[in-house]
Amino acid sequence: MISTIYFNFITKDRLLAFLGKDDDKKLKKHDLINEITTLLCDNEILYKKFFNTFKKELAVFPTELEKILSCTTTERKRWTEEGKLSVVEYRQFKKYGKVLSHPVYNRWDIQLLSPDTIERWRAEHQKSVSDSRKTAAKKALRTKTKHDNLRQSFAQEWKEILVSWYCKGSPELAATFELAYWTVWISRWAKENNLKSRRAIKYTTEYQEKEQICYTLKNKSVKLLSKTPFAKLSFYMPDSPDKIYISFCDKHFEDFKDFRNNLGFNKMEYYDNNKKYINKCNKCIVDIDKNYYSLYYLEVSSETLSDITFSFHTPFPIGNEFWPPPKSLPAIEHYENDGIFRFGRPVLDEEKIVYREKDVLKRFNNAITKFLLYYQG
DNA sequence: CAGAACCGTGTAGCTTCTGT
DNA sequence: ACAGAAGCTACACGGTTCTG
Repeated sequence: MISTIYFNFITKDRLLAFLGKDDDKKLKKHDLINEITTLLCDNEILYKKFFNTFKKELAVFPTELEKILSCTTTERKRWTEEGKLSVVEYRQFKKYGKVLSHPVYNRWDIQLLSPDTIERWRAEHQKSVSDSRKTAAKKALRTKTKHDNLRQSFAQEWKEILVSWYCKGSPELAATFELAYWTVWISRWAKENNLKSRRAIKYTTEYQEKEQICYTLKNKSVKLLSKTPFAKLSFYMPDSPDKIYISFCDKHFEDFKDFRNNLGFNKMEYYDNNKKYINKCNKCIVDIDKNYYSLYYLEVSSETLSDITFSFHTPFPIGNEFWPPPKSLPAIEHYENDGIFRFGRPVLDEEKIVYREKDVLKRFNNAITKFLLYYQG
Protein backbone atom coordinates (compact mmCIF):
# COMPACT_ATOMS: atom_id res chain seq x y z
CA MET A 1 0.00 0.00 0.00
CA ILE A 2 1.38 3.39 -0.97
CA SER A 3 1.24 6.11 1.63
CA THR A 4 -0.98 8.97 0.47
CA ILE A 5 1.63 11.51 1.61
CA TYR A 6 3.59 10.78 -1.54
CA PHE A 7 0.77 12.08 -3.74
CA ASN A 8 1.10 15.57 -2.28
CA PHE A 9 4.23 16.10 -4.37
CA ILE A 10 2.70 14.80 -7.63
CA THR A 11 0.54 17.07 -9.74
CA LYS A 12 -2.85 15.94 -11.00
CA ASP A 13 -1.70 16.27 -14.62
CA ARG A 14 1.18 13.89 -14.04
CA LEU A 15 -1.17 11.35 -12.44
CA LEU A 16 -3.56 11.61 -15.40
CA ALA A 17 -0.65 11.08 -17.79
CA PHE A 18 0.41 8.02 -15.81
CA LEU A 19 -3.03 6.47 -16.28
CA GLY A 20 -3.15 7.54 -19.94
CA LYS A 21 -6.20 9.72 -19.23
CA ASP A 22 -4.66 13.09 -20.18
CA ASP A 23 -7.94 14.57 -21.35
CA ASP A 24 -10.06 13.50 -18.41
CA LYS A 25 -9.56 16.80 -16.55
CA LYS A 26 -12.85 16.55 -14.66
CA LEU A 27 -11.61 13.71 -12.45
CA LYS A 28 -10.95 14.82 -8.86
CA LYS A 29 -7.40 14.28 -7.61
CA HIS A 30 -8.77 12.41 -4.63
CA ASP A 31 -10.53 9.87 -6.90
CA LEU A 32 -7.43 9.56 -9.07
CA ILE A 33 -5.38 8.66 -6.04
CA ASN A 34 -7.87 5.99 -5.00
CA GLU A 35 -7.87 4.53 -8.50
CA ILE A 36 -4.09 4.35 -8.64
CA THR A 37 -3.67 2.84 -5.17
CA THR A 38 -6.10 0.03 -6.00
CA LEU A 39 -4.41 -0.54 -9.35
CA LEU A 40 -0.97 -0.79 -7.77
CA CYS A 41 -2.13 -3.03 -4.99
CA ASP A 42 -1.87 -6.28 -6.88
CA ASN A 43 0.28 -5.29 -9.83
CA GLU A 44 3.96 -5.61 -9.06
CA ILE A 45 5.09 -4.31 -12.46
CA LEU A 46 2.89 -1.25 -12.37
CA TYR A 47 3.92 -0.62 -8.78
CA LYS A 48 7.55 -0.50 -9.81
CA LYS A 49 6.72 1.64 -12.84
CA PHE A 50 4.97 4.11 -10.55
CA PHE A 51 8.10 4.57 -8.47
CA ASN A 52 10.23 4.92 -11.56
CA THR A 53 7.95 7.48 -13.23
CA PHE A 54 7.73 9.64 -10.14
CA LYS A 55 11.23 9.12 -8.81
CA LYS A 56 11.89 12.86 -8.67
CA GLU A 57 8.67 13.60 -6.79
CA LEU A 58 9.21 10.68 -4.44
CA ALA A 59 12.93 11.31 -3.95
CA VAL A 60 14.25 10.83 -0.42
CA PHE A 61 15.88 13.86 1.19
CA PRO A 62 19.10 13.46 3.20
CA THR A 63 17.52 13.67 6.63
CA GLU A 64 14.78 11.19 5.77
CA LEU A 65 17.35 8.79 4.38
CA GLU A 66 19.34 8.98 7.61
CA LYS A 67 16.18 8.08 9.52
CA ILE A 68 15.25 5.21 7.19
CA LEU A 69 18.68 3.60 7.34
CA SER A 70 19.31 4.83 10.89
CA CYS A 71 22.72 6.03 9.93
CA THR A 72 24.74 9.16 10.67
CA THR A 73 25.31 12.09 8.32
CA THR A 74 28.92 11.04 7.94
CA GLU A 75 27.89 7.54 6.90
CA ARG A 76 25.35 8.85 4.41
CA LYS A 77 27.91 11.16 2.81
CA ARG A 78 30.47 8.38 2.63
CA TRP A 79 28.06 5.87 1.07
CA THR A 80 26.89 8.47 -1.43
CA GLU A 81 30.48 9.22 -2.39
CA GLU A 82 31.15 5.52 -2.87
CA GLY A 83 28.10 5.19 -5.11
CA LYS A 84 26.41 2.77 -2.72
CA LEU A 85 23.25 4.86 -2.49
CA SER A 86 21.17 5.42 -5.60
CA VAL A 87 20.97 9.15 -6.28
CA VAL A 88 18.12 10.54 -8.38
CA GLU A 89 19.61 13.99 -8.86
CA TYR A 90 21.44 16.83 -7.11
CA ARG A 91 19.39 19.82 -6.05
CA GLN A 92 20.88 23.24 -5.66
CA PHE A 93 20.59 25.84 -2.95
CA LYS A 94 22.46 29.02 -2.04
CA LYS A 95 24.68 29.51 0.98
CA TYR A 96 27.94 31.29 1.86
CA GLY A 97 27.30 33.27 -1.33
CA LYS A 98 27.86 30.07 -3.28
CA VAL A 99 25.59 27.67 -5.07
CA LEU A 100 25.81 24.34 -3.25
CA SER A 101 24.05 21.10 -3.97
CA HIS A 102 22.82 18.09 -2.11
CA PRO A 103 21.71 14.67 -3.39
CA VAL A 104 18.20 13.23 -3.23
CA TYR A 105 17.81 9.47 -3.26
CA ASN A 106 15.78 6.92 -5.18
CA ARG A 107 12.99 5.69 -2.91
CA TRP A 108 12.55 2.37 -4.69
CA ASP A 109 16.24 1.44 -4.49
CA ILE A 110 16.57 2.61 -0.92
CA GLN A 111 13.74 0.45 0.38
CA LEU A 112 15.46 -2.59 -1.15
CA LEU A 113 18.52 -2.14 1.10
CA SER A 114 18.54 -4.72 3.86
CA PRO A 115 19.96 -4.19 7.35
CA ASP A 116 22.48 -6.91 6.51
CA THR A 117 23.83 -4.86 3.62
CA ILE A 118 24.19 -1.83 5.87
CA GLU A 119 26.01 -3.88 8.49
CA ARG A 120 28.34 -5.24 5.78
CA TRP A 121 29.16 -1.69 4.65
CA ARG A 122 29.95 -0.71 8.20
CA ALA A 123 32.18 -3.72 8.72
CA GLU A 124 34.03 -3.02 5.46
CA HIS A 125 34.57 0.55 6.48
CA GLN A 126 35.85 -0.42 9.89
CA LYS A 127 38.37 -2.70 8.23
CA SER A 128 39.63 0.07 5.97
CA VAL A 129 39.80 2.50 8.91
CA SER A 130 41.93 0.11 10.87
CA ASP A 131 44.16 -0.46 7.82
CA SER A 132 44.69 3.25 7.20
CA ARG A 133 45.50 3.76 10.87
CA LYS A 134 48.31 1.27 10.55
CA THR A 135 49.72 3.21 7.62
CA ALA A 136 49.18 6.45 9.53
CA ALA A 137 51.18 5.15 12.45
CA LYS A 138 54.14 4.52 10.18
CA LYS A 139 53.84 7.98 8.70
CA ALA A 140 53.54 9.50 12.17
CA LEU A 141 56.76 7.84 13.12
CA ARG A 142 58.65 9.33 10.19
CA THR A 143 57.29 12.79 10.98
CA LYS A 144 58.22 12.42 14.62
CA THR A 145 61.81 11.49 13.71
CA LYS A 146 61.99 14.47 11.39
CA HIS A 147 60.70 16.83 14.09
CA ASP A 148 63.03 15.39 16.71
CA ASN A 149 65.94 16.04 14.38
CA LEU A 150 64.77 19.60 13.81
CA ARG A 151 64.61 20.22 17.54
CA GLN A 152 68.03 18.71 18.04
CA SER A 153 69.68 20.82 15.37
CA PHE A 154 67.96 23.90 16.73
CA ALA A 155 69.38 23.13 20.18
CA GLN A 156 72.82 23.02 18.57
CA GLU A 157 72.28 26.32 16.70
CA TRP A 158 71.00 27.97 19.86
CA LYS A 159 74.06 26.87 21.78
CA GLU A 160 76.29 28.45 19.13
CA ILE A 161 74.35 31.70 19.20
CA LEU A 162 74.69 31.83 22.98
CA VAL A 163 78.42 31.15 22.76
CA SER A 164 78.86 33.98 20.27
CA TRP A 165 76.87 36.37 22.47
CA TYR A 166 78.92 35.51 25.53
CA CYS A 167 82.17 35.79 23.53
CA LYS A 168 81.41 39.12 21.87
CA GLY A 169 79.64 40.83 24.73
CA SER A 170 79.66 41.00 28.49
CA PRO A 171 77.88 38.29 30.49
CA GLU A 172 75.27 40.92 31.39
CA LEU A 173 74.58 41.65 27.72
CA ALA A 174 74.37 37.98 26.80
CA ALA A 175 72.05 37.21 29.71
CA THR A 176 69.88 40.18 28.76
CA PHE A 177 69.63 39.08 25.14
CA GLU A 178 68.92 35.53 26.16
CA LEU A 179 66.03 36.61 28.32
CA ALA A 180 64.78 39.03 25.67
CA TYR A 181 64.87 36.27 23.06
CA TRP A 182 62.68 33.90 25.08
CA THR A 183 60.41 36.71 26.15
CA VAL A 184 59.55 37.24 22.48
CA TRP A 185 58.43 33.62 22.29
CA ILE A 186 56.58 33.76 25.60
CA SER A 187 54.72 36.76 24.26
CA ARG A 188 53.80 34.87 21.08
CA TRP A 189 52.48 31.94 23.10
CA ALA A 190 50.42 34.39 25.15
CA LYS A 191 48.87 35.66 21.93
CA GLU A 192 48.40 32.11 20.65
CA ASN A 193 46.51 31.11 23.79
CA ASN A 194 44.45 34.26 23.60
CA LEU A 195 43.30 33.36 20.08
CA LYS A 196 42.72 29.74 21.08
CA SER A 197 40.62 30.74 24.09
CA ARG A 198 38.41 32.83 21.86
CA ARG A 199 37.82 29.96 19.46
CA ALA A 200 37.63 27.20 22.02
CA ILE A 201 34.41 25.43 22.89
CA LYS A 202 35.41 23.27 25.81
CA TYR A 203 38.79 24.51 27.05
CA THR A 204 38.18 28.26 27.11
CA THR A 205 39.31 28.69 30.71
CA GLU A 206 42.38 26.47 30.24
CA TYR A 207 43.57 28.65 27.37
CA GLN A 208 42.78 31.81 29.30
CA GLU A 209 44.85 30.57 32.21
CA LYS A 210 47.78 29.76 29.95
CA GLU A 211 47.44 33.19 28.36
CA GLN A 212 47.58 34.81 31.79
CA ILE A 213 50.62 32.78 32.82
CA CYS A 214 52.48 33.79 29.67
CA TYR A 215 51.54 37.47 29.95
CA THR A 216 52.52 37.55 33.62
CA LEU A 217 55.94 36.13 32.75
CA LYS A 218 56.29 38.58 29.89
CA ASN A 219 55.44 41.55 32.11
CA LYS A 220 57.82 40.39 34.79
CA SER A 221 60.53 40.07 32.15
CA VAL A 222 60.04 43.42 30.39
CA LYS A 223 60.17 45.10 33.77
CA LEU A 224 63.55 43.47 34.45
CA LEU A 225 64.83 44.15 30.94
CA SER A 226 63.90 47.82 31.16
CA LYS A 227 66.32 48.26 34.10
CA THR A 228 69.34 47.05 32.11
CA PRO A 229 71.77 49.41 30.38
CA PHE A 230 70.60 48.02 27.00
CA ALA A 231 67.01 49.21 27.34
CA LYS A 232 65.32 52.17 25.73
CA LEU A 233 61.84 52.95 26.94
CA SER A 234 59.46 55.15 25.00
CA PHE A 235 55.76 55.75 24.65
CA TYR A 236 53.29 55.42 21.83
CA MET A 237 49.99 57.21 21.91
CA PRO A 238 47.49 56.42 19.16
CA ASP A 239 45.01 58.94 17.74
CA SER A 240 42.32 57.96 20.21
CA PRO A 241 44.17 56.64 23.25
CA ASP A 242 41.23 56.63 25.65
CA LYS A 243 38.66 53.91 26.04
CA ILE A 244 35.24 55.42 26.48
CA TYR A 245 32.25 53.61 27.91
CA ILE A 246 28.96 55.33 27.21
CA SER A 247 25.48 54.55 28.40
CA PHE A 248 22.89 57.05 27.14
CA CYS A 249 19.85 58.11 29.11
CA ASP A 250 16.47 57.38 27.49
CA LYS A 251 16.19 60.83 25.95
CA HIS A 252 19.65 60.82 24.39
CA PHE A 253 19.25 57.23 23.30
CA GLU A 254 16.22 58.24 21.25
CA ASP A 255 18.21 61.14 19.83
CA PHE A 256 21.09 58.79 18.98
CA LYS A 257 18.73 56.45 17.16
CA ASP A 258 17.61 59.37 14.97
CA PHE A 259 21.24 60.16 14.10
CA ARG A 260 21.88 56.50 13.39
CA ASN A 261 18.89 56.15 11.10
CA ASN A 262 19.34 59.44 9.25
CA LEU A 263 23.13 59.84 9.13
CA GLY A 264 24.35 56.30 9.77
CA PHE A 265 26.23 57.41 12.91
CA ASN A 266 27.52 54.84 15.34
CA LYS A 267 27.68 55.37 19.08
CA MET A 268 31.10 57.07 19.11
CA GLU A 269 30.37 59.31 16.14
CA TYR A 270 27.20 60.47 17.83
CA TYR A 271 29.11 61.14 21.05
CA ASP A 272 31.86 63.09 19.28
CA ASN A 273 29.28 65.34 17.65
CA ASN A 274 27.27 65.93 20.79
CA LYS A 275 29.94 65.85 23.50
CA LYS A 276 28.82 69.09 25.11
CA TYR A 277 25.27 67.89 25.75
CA ILE A 278 26.11 64.33 26.74
CA ASN A 279 28.80 65.40 29.22
CA LYS A 280 26.40 67.89 30.78
CA CYS A 281 23.53 65.38 31.02
CA ASN A 282 23.59 63.83 34.47
CA LYS A 283 21.56 60.81 33.45
CA CYS A 284 24.00 59.71 30.75
CA ILE A 285 26.99 57.67 31.97
CA VAL A 286 30.38 58.43 30.44
CA ASP A 287 33.42 56.62 31.76
CA ILE A 288 36.85 57.38 30.38
CA ASP A 289 39.76 54.99 30.70
CA LYS A 290 42.69 57.29 30.04
CA ASN A 291 45.42 56.01 27.73
CA TYR A 292 43.83 52.56 27.61
CA TYR A 293 45.02 52.07 24.03
CA SER A 294 48.46 53.62 24.54
CA LEU A 295 51.55 51.46 24.67
CA TYR A 296 54.92 51.50 26.35
CA TYR A 297 57.56 50.59 23.83
CA LEU A 298 60.70 48.83 25.08
CA GLU A 299 63.67 48.31 22.86
CA VAL A 300 66.60 46.09 23.88
CA SER A 301 69.77 46.51 21.81
CA SER A 302 73.51 47.10 22.04
CA GLU A 303 76.31 48.58 19.95
CA THR A 304 78.29 45.41 20.56
CA LEU A 305 75.76 43.20 18.79
CA SER A 306 74.26 45.81 16.51
CA ASP A 307 72.44 43.45 14.17
CA ILE A 308 69.99 42.39 16.90
CA THR A 309 67.14 44.39 18.36
CA PHE A 310 64.27 43.14 20.48
CA SER A 311 61.12 45.17 20.86
CA PHE A 312 58.17 44.80 23.18
CA HIS A 313 54.86 46.56 23.47
CA THR A 314 53.16 46.77 26.83
CA PRO A 315 49.65 48.21 27.28
CA PHE A 316 49.58 51.39 29.32
CA PRO A 317 47.40 50.01 32.14
CA ILE A 318 50.04 47.32 32.81
CA GLY A 319 53.26 49.30 32.31
CA ASN A 320 51.83 52.14 34.32
CA GLU A 321 52.21 49.98 37.44
CA PHE A 322 56.00 49.98 37.33
CA TRP A 323 57.15 52.48 34.69
CA PRO A 324 57.34 56.27 34.81
CA PRO A 325 54.42 58.35 33.55
CA PRO A 326 54.22 58.81 29.75
CA LYS A 327 55.11 62.52 29.87
CA SER A 328 58.63 61.77 31.09
CA LEU A 329 59.33 59.40 28.18
CA PRO A 330 60.24 60.04 24.56
CA ALA A 331 57.24 59.63 22.29
CA ILE A 332 57.08 57.56 19.11
CA GLU A 333 54.95 59.10 16.44
CA HIS A 334 54.15 55.86 14.76
CA TYR A 335 55.97 52.66 14.16
CA GLU A 336 56.16 49.99 11.53
CA ASN A 337 54.42 46.63 11.77
CA ASP A 338 51.15 48.47 11.79
CA GLY A 339 49.17 45.46 10.61
CA ILE A 340 48.21 42.31 12.44
CA PHE A 341 51.57 42.08 14.17
CA ARG A 342 51.10 45.38 15.92
CA PHE A 343 50.09 43.81 19.20
CA GLY A 344 52.28 40.76 18.86
CA ARG A 345 51.58 37.75 16.77
CA PRO A 346 50.72 34.13 17.50
CA VAL A 347 53.07 31.21 16.89
CA LEU A 348 53.12 29.98 13.32
CA ASP A 349 52.44 26.29 12.69
CA GLU A 350 55.94 25.58 11.42
CA GLU A 351 57.39 27.31 14.49
CA LYS A 352 55.43 25.09 16.85
CA ILE A 353 57.80 22.21 16.07
CA VAL A 354 60.89 23.84 17.53
CA TYR A 355 59.25 26.44 19.77
CA ARG A 356 56.81 24.18 21.59
CA GLU A 357 55.06 25.88 24.49
CA LYS A 358 56.66 23.68 27.13
CA ASP A 359 60.15 24.11 25.63
CA VAL A 360 59.74 27.88 25.48
CA LEU A 361 58.60 27.98 29.11
CA LYS A 362 61.58 25.90 30.18
CA ARG A 363 64.11 28.02 28.27
CA PHE A 364 62.47 31.21 29.51
CA ASN A 365 62.78 30.07 33.12
CA ASN A 366 66.42 29.13 32.56
CA ALA A 367 67.09 32.53 31.05
CA ILE A 368 65.45 34.46 33.85
CA THR A 369 67.37 32.53 36.51
CA LYS A 370 70.63 33.20 34.73
CA PHE A 371 69.70 36.85 34.25
CA LEU A 372 69.05 37.34 37.97
CA LEU A 373 72.35 35.66 38.79
CA TYR A 374 74.30 38.14 36.70
CA TYR A 375 72.47 41.24 37.82
CA GLN A 376 72.09 40.43 41.50
CA GLY A 377 75.31 38.56 42.00
C1' DC B 1 55.10 0.52 31.79
C1' DA B 2 52.72 4.92 31.51
C1' DG B 3 52.84 8.68 28.76
C1' DA B 4 54.35 11.54 24.86
C1' DA B 5 54.28 12.32 20.02
C1' DC B 6 52.24 11.80 15.85
C1' DC B 7 48.52 11.11 12.23
C1' DG B 8 43.77 9.82 10.56
C1' DT B 9 38.93 9.63 11.22
C1' DG B 10 34.44 10.64 13.28
C1' DT B 11 31.45 13.81 15.45
C1' DA B 12 29.16 17.68 18.01
C1' DG B 13 27.93 22.04 17.78
C1' DC B 14 28.24 26.05 15.72
C1' DT B 15 27.33 29.24 11.35
C1' DT B 16 25.04 30.79 7.09
C1' DC B 17 21.29 31.18 4.32
C1' DT B 18 17.03 29.96 1.65
C1' DG B 19 12.29 28.51 1.07
C1' DT B 20 8.04 28.20 3.23
C1' DA C 1 9.88 32.37 12.75
C1' DC C 2 11.76 28.19 11.56
C1' DA C 3 13.40 23.92 9.49
C1' DG C 4 17.03 21.99 7.28
C1' DA C 5 20.86 21.88 3.91
C1' DA C 6 26.28 21.85 3.89
C1' DG C 7 30.50 24.09 5.69
C1' DC C 8 33.71 24.75 9.39
C1' DT C 9 36.47 23.59 13.37
C1' DA C 10 37.61 22.05 18.00
C1' DC C 11 37.78 17.97 20.15
C1' DA C 12 37.71 12.81 21.14
C1' DC C 13 39.62 8.68 20.25
C1' DG C 14 42.39 4.88 18.30
C1' DG C 15 46.78 2.79 16.82
C1' DT C 16 52.01 2.55 16.83
C1' DT C 17 56.49 3.42 18.51
C1' DC C 18 59.81 5.32 21.50
C1' DT C 19 61.32 7.19 25.97
C1' DG C 20 62.19 8.26 30.74
